[in-house]
Amino acid sequence: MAKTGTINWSKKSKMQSFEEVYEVVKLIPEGRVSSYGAIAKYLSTGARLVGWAMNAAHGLHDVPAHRVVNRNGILTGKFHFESPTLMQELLEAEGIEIVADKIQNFSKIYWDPQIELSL
DNA sequence: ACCATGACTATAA
DNA sequence: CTTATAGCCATGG
Repeated sequence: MAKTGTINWSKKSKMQSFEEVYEVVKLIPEGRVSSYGAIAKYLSTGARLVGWAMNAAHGLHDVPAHRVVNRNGILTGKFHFESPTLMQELLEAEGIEIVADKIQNFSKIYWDPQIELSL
C-alpha cells in the first residue's frame, strides 16, 4: 500500500468528489492560494461542492484548507477553523499578506490547477 | 423525488 | 466595492 503519488481510486466508489478536491488542495504550494471555483472547474464540478468538501476536510491533516479562498481572495471560511483568526495566521506564516480578511496581491499568488498542472 | 442548506460564482444593477 | 438573482452540486430530512 504505497502512497498516492497520483490519485488512487482503488475501490471506494463513494464520495470520490471529496477525495478529488483533497488531492488538488494538497498540491497547492506554500505561499500560494487557490479558489473554490478554480478547483471545481478543474474537477468539472460545482464550486459549492468544493466548499462542502472543505467542510468535511476538518481533521484531515493533509488538506491545507487555509490556502483555499473565494474568487475575491476573501477568507470566507475562516469561521470554520478552530479559531476565526487561525486561517489568516497560517497564511501570513507562509508570507501571504492579508488586510481585513482580504488577500493582498491575490492575482499574483493565485494558483490555478488548470494552468499550473497542465504545463 | 422534493425541499432546505452551504467554506461558491457569474451576471446585472 | 455591495446587493440581488440564478445556477451550480452533494448532503440530509
